[in-house]
Amino acid sequence: MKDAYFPQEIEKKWQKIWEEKDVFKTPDDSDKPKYYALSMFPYPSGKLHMGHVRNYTITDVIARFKKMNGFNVLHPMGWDSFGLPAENAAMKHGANPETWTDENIAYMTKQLKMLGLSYDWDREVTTCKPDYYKWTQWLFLQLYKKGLAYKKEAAVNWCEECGTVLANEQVIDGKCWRCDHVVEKKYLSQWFLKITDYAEVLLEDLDKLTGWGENVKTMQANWIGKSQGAILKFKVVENELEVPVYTTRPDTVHGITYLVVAPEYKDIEELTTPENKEAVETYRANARKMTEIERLSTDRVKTGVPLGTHCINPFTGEKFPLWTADYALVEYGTGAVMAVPAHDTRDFDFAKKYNLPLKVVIQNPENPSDCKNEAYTEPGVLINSNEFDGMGNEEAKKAITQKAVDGGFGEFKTQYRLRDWLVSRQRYWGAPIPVVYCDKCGIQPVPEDQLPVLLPKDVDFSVVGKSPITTSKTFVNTTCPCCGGPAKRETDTMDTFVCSSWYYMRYSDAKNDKMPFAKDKVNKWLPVDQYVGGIEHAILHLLYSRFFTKALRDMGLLDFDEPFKNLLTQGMVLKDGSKMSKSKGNTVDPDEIFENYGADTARLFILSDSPPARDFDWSDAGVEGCYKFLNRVWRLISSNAGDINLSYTLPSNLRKDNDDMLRLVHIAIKGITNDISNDFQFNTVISKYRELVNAIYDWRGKKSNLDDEDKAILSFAIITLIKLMSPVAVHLTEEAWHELGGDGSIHDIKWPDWNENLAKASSITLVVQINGKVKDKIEADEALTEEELKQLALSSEKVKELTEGKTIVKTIVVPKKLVNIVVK
RNA sequence: GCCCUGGUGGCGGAAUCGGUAGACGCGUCGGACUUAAAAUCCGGUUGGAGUUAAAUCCAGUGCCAGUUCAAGUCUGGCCCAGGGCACCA
Repeated sequence: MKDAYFPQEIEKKWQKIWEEKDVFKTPDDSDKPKYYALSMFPYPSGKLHMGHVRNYTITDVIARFKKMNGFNVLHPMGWDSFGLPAENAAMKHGANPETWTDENIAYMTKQLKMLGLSYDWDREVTTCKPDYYKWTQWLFLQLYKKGLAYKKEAAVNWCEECGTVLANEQVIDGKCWRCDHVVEKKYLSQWFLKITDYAEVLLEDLDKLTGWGENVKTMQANWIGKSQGAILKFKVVENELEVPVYTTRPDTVHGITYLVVAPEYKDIEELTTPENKEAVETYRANARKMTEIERLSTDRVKTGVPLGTHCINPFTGEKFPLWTADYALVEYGTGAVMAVPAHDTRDFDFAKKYNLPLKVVIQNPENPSDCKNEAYTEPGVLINSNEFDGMGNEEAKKAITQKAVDGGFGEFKTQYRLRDWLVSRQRYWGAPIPVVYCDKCGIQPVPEDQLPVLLPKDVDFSVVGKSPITTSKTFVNTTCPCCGGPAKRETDTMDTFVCSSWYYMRYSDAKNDKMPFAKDKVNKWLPVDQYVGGIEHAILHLLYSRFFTKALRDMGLLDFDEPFKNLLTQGMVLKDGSKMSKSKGNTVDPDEIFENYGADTARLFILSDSPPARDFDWSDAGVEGCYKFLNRVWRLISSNAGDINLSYTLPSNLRKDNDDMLRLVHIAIKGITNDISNDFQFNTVISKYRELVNAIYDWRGKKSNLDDEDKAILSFAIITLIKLMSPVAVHLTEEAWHELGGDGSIHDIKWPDWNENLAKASSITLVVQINGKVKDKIEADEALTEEELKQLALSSEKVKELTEGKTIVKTIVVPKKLVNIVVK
């Protein structure tokens, strides 16, 4: 074995051997229990960044650990390869997005292999390849048949920069999630997936996800936004119309003083009197022009105009005016709001501004308020509410809604904020939506035997203001599958999140050309046992995937109802306290790290300083420290190689120093195993590697010549160290294993066991406290009884001195650990 | 405003059950080896008091209370930071 550690040399060597021997292939048929470890697949943007390195290293260590513990592990990788950057790059360089994507995939694949990741590449999935998007299209058609995919004219989010519409989930603070451009409203006919059908079950099943962090579950619950309330209907005085409102506060119904409809409310024109028409039209035109940001800004002063018409409150017979104001949202509830200024802060602000009246109907009996200065929104007791006076407001919600139900002017209603998922994109580089439009037959799904609908190659990427796909001469014109007459293809492609909503299923049966996946295979491998990825997908990808899973289950394509059993959301990789980004110039190139230190150092370091879920601050000194540590490990092995024998036999009665060493190894096995099993605390795992290495050095430093017993202990310690480190330092340990004469691969070895009796020191340190403060520490035999421990503590010189002249009130003995003497 | 997460040395962070606070590392200081440097090895490193040196003592896990023989850990009330949601009726 060489004296010095040359990572680049041994890493290249082993990567080649592993690839040739196909060691990471996962068989479908195995007696072992299955384990599915998955990283969120990357967008092939060009090069790996440190966030990828962290993500894939975490999952790789988990996969290897599980494999060593007797599982048949599925650990695949693929490419989320449709999307705008490829198209933008194509426009810029006049190339084809496919070429750009293929080149990036090739480069990044090379990098992944350099990192020593244990992927089964035979299961690779690439979403932009026809053998994959054929099945994305097929799944879309199944959703269409089930009524879960539909087309409608709607106000949609439009990003001018990207030249396409966006899903609600992709609008962050009124801006595009990708380019930060301000999002506008447009009215377009677009394809939607009916995720709202699953709102309730998506919310309910969050409880089943015990392996998910509370933060992600809360974010999803908030996004789904369930609320319980009532629909109340109000008759219009001036005509026959009715205005229904959704409210969570039916208890305040006697306090209504006006009613607001959204500027886009469907009946608004009929609700406007001729005298008010002009003002209302102007107001609506302004609202239309406003961006999402302007409109949703909470510090904006509320505005509105009266419509001139009135409604009757069926509970009081009172007549109140109708207004339109943009604080009412057409997409939520009924698009109309009953306004109770005394008990709602928004209504209060609006009423103040326009001098609308205010009526108090809920009071805190202890501390009544007239609501002149602010709305009273806390619980209370009803007043000015006829037969409901004196009732608690929670009880009144039910009673009042019931009265509306009985009277035929209302109903109980559960409302969700979740909207349907807009999946149309006016872009080229995506899976074409497989439908055609026929003048005679209308919307026609493409027959399944005609899939995939291939992306055309004859497109002009230099066009502005429309999707490049529309420039194809061969794509658009087709024949109707129904009547055979001329028809036009849908030119919209699917949101890439559709592709990524099922890729983890495809890995179970990646080469199937008859189906997206065979049912028995998907049921065998799924759900994913451990999913690892960034928190930025807390809503988007994870919610869509949950929806897909449930929809596909209801179609009978699979038998589970949640895709990801355990979710680890890894923290960001920072440099100097802020997120690595090209614009800040604080990125670290993985290639440079591989070249200068090797992949094992990169893997060790990225796991070392922070627990996986927390942000990780990259430091050059830290990398250096990990590199030095691996050198130290290497020297420990190489300098002792001559004394290490793989077939050592440990004698049963060891000398004290050897017994202590033996115990330290068992303590390390136990600690490391538990740290990995318990939330993958790799940072403490690595601390324990260091402790063990330090201990072996210490032990070795005290010996000049080794006898047989010493050699056996040394062999046990070092071989165990190699096994324990093998999931992290994958190349170094493999090389060492072979240099020491090991057969096969270290990565096929069984994970070491520990003996509970040996995984602790041979004696205990008894902590002696007086009044809860540590005063002495005594080495003691662990077999001592409580009484003996007590006597031992009392016999301490220190204790005698400090208790002199005082009364011992009480003595607490914690077996094997501590004695606390309480004195006065 | 609502929700989630977190707050421990100069820094990253340890600390199954309430039982030795600060593991391990980074940084730093000192020493060994060397003509010298690098590399490597050994040792110190929460703050304060104390001492030639030690022993030793006191304080200490965001703040204030509480429970307990014993609190970083449990309870109540706050403060701060990060993230998410937000005119959702």
